[in-house]
Amino acid sequence: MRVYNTLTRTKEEFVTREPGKVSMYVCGPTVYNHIHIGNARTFLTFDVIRRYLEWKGFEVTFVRNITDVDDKIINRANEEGRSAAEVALEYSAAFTSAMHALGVAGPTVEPLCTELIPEMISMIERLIDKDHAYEVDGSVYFSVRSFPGYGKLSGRDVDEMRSGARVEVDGRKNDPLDFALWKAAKPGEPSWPSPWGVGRPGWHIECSVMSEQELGLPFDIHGGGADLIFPHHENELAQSEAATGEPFVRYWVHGGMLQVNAEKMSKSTGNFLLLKEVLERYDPNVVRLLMLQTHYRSPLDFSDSRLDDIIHAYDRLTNIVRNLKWARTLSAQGAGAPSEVCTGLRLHVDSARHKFESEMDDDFNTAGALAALFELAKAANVFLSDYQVDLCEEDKDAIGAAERCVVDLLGALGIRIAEQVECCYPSEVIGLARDLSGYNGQDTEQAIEALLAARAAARTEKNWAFADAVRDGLAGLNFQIEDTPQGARVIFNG
RNA sequence: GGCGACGUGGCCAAGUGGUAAGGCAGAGGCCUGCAAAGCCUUUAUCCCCGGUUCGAAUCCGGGCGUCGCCUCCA
Repeated sequence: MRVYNTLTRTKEEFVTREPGKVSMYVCGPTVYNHIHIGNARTFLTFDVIRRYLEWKGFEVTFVRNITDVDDKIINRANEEGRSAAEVALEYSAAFTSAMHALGVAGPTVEPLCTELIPEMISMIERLIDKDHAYEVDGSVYFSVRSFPGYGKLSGRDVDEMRSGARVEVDGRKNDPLDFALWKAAKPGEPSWPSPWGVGRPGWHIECSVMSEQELGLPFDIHGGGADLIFPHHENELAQSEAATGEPFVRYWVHGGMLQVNAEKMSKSTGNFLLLKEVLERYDPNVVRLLMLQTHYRSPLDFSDSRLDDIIHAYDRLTNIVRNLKWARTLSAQGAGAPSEVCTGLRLHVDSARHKFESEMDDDFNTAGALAALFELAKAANVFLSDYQVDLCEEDKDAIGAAERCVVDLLGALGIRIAEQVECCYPSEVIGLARDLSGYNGQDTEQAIEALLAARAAARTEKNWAFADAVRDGLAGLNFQIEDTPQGARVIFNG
């Protein structure tokens, strides 16, 4: 298995710290607003990586923090005249439910910054003791030039960085490149006591501490969006390695940026699309499928028109599972000798598995993995359309294997196939059956069967008007009729 | 100004040395009473120029174009 490591800019063989186990940390949200679709892409990327590693049999410890103290939270709180804690609480709850809605599995551990302040203070003390940090007026700064490796993650040369070119230089720092580990509190801000007076931790130190606390060093995968490479991850790396003298992370993994309608998403310009807005209009599986059709490190342009296209691709996947399931329930009528095509289907199942796994093993190539799935879907559809009428038991076994394979592989990507849902309009269906077929019971399923029987009879008599009345009536209740060689079946599209 | 990425059929997108996966859309056909689902056929030599090589979308050089990071940002 190979994974692209931002630090070395190459795909490396993936060797974990402990055999069979993976420790991974992903920078979670700063909870000052609902997350946008770009955030969602990153979390979805690492959800898929995590799921795939588990699918491979790794025991994964997945840590994703919540940054619940930060300038942006404080600003928002001030604007709205409430406490920072209140803002943080509201949006961390919103984050949790948005992740749930997207189908992103919860982390093994989800630490809050505010729960680990003492540990942050002690790490800052360690850095001061080792002359990697210094205190000025109640704030503590990391001395960038004291750490020789600074710049190795983002590929920057300390001497060439034009710091201060766009931000006002803080005159209290020894060097413009230095960054805050601890910020002295301004009046009204959330703060904690420290050896340097009341204040709060800087952004970068939080992740250094939370990851080390939960995973120990060096842990296997550190993930985040590509925009975090500099300065956030560069700074984390510097702090952690300066403090411990040990390597911080084995594999740095970064997801590509997402644009909306071909324009950069930016919080400062207000051009961003909230995840929850997207999920109000589209199935989370469709959103996921769209994102997985592009490699996680590539830029991705997100738009409604692309989402609309992907709906059809997702339908193709749900249809193949539905069609296989249907075929599996048919009675076996064939003579018992499996057809050559049946053997072929089994071969397709095997090769789809192999292709899927080798694509995913190659730096999580989800687009290639999906191609394997679509190829299997095609093979299965060919099989069904050729042999649906005359199945033997072995054919049905092959169909079952294909169905399990598709569901299993989709599951490794976190894509769920919609289950047949309960009918939402039982009384309307029964009413329709009463009107059209004379059904007088109270059972929805029986009502549908009565309607299908009436329609079948009408079709034999070529009474198309009546047959269509049944179909249209059911369609009005979200039931879709499909005619097959074995008779009609109904699908409820909630 | 510095660093980096990318440019593959109508759209999206895999593929990093051996003669172009997959999805969507289009066209024609099959199945169907009509539909739906599905099947079959059909659409590219990979931005341009030069080079390396028996052979390049894939490596090197140059050009053009797009984008990102360097500032809060996933």
